[in-house]
Amino acid sequence: MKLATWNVNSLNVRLPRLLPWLASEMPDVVCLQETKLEDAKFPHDVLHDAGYEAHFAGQKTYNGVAIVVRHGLAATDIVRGIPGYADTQQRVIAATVDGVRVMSVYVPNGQAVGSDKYVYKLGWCDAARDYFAATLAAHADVAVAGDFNVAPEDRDVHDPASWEGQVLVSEPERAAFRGFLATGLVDSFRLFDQPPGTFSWWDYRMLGFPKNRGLRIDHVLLSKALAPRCTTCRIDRAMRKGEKPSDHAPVIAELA
DNA sequence: ATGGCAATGTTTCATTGA
Repeated sequence: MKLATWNVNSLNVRLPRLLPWLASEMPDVVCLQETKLEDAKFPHDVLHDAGYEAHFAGQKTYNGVAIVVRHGLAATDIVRGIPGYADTQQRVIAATVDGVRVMSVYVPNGQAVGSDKYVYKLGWCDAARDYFAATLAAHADVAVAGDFNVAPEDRDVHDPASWEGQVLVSEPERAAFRGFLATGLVDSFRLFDQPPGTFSWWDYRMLGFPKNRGLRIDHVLLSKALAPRCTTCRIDRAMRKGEKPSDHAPVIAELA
């Protein structure tokens, strides 16, 4: 199974990038974040014609997640949101695909350390951690893929000194990310040797991408039963180039 | 070489993202 995650920063705008990428990369499952579409406007017909079935949880303007599955594979037991956690923001959808419990997650950005949004982020991560733990208790094979809005370590940051203490790298956020791992998840990217300076997000401003001033904040986490099946994990940096790129690049993991 | 903010709606600016 080839499993990818991509924060598209508006599915509407990114469809002309997504469709040829699906055709060339041919992933089996794609977790999308920041679709920014209410469900009535989700382009499921277009994706269907492209050979994929989409399951989604969206809202107007902000957030929105989806799990897109190649025809021939069934997605079952769709669950939207975090059960038992009241949240007006659409940030999680889960489905079982080919025996793997797949979760597409969009962790809150947090805006600035100490802000209301930062407090919301940390509280959301607590609820998500409990949800991941419950999912791991019920399923051996789990993949949690998405935009975590946390760079786990300094090597995931282009310039750790300039980012120290800032949102996306602050210690409470990194502790929350370690809390995800502590439930029994593994960062698939770090199962393999990776080139230094590999990131998944670059600011649109200030020549962020040309200067490779990026962060690795998009991740594919695998349960310990599933991790040994992972043969590769890479970030598709080429998708940050060209016409109207998202500010995020896809992360692609392959499972034998 | 890459590209010098982008997307949305509240729309000609404010808000949010990271």
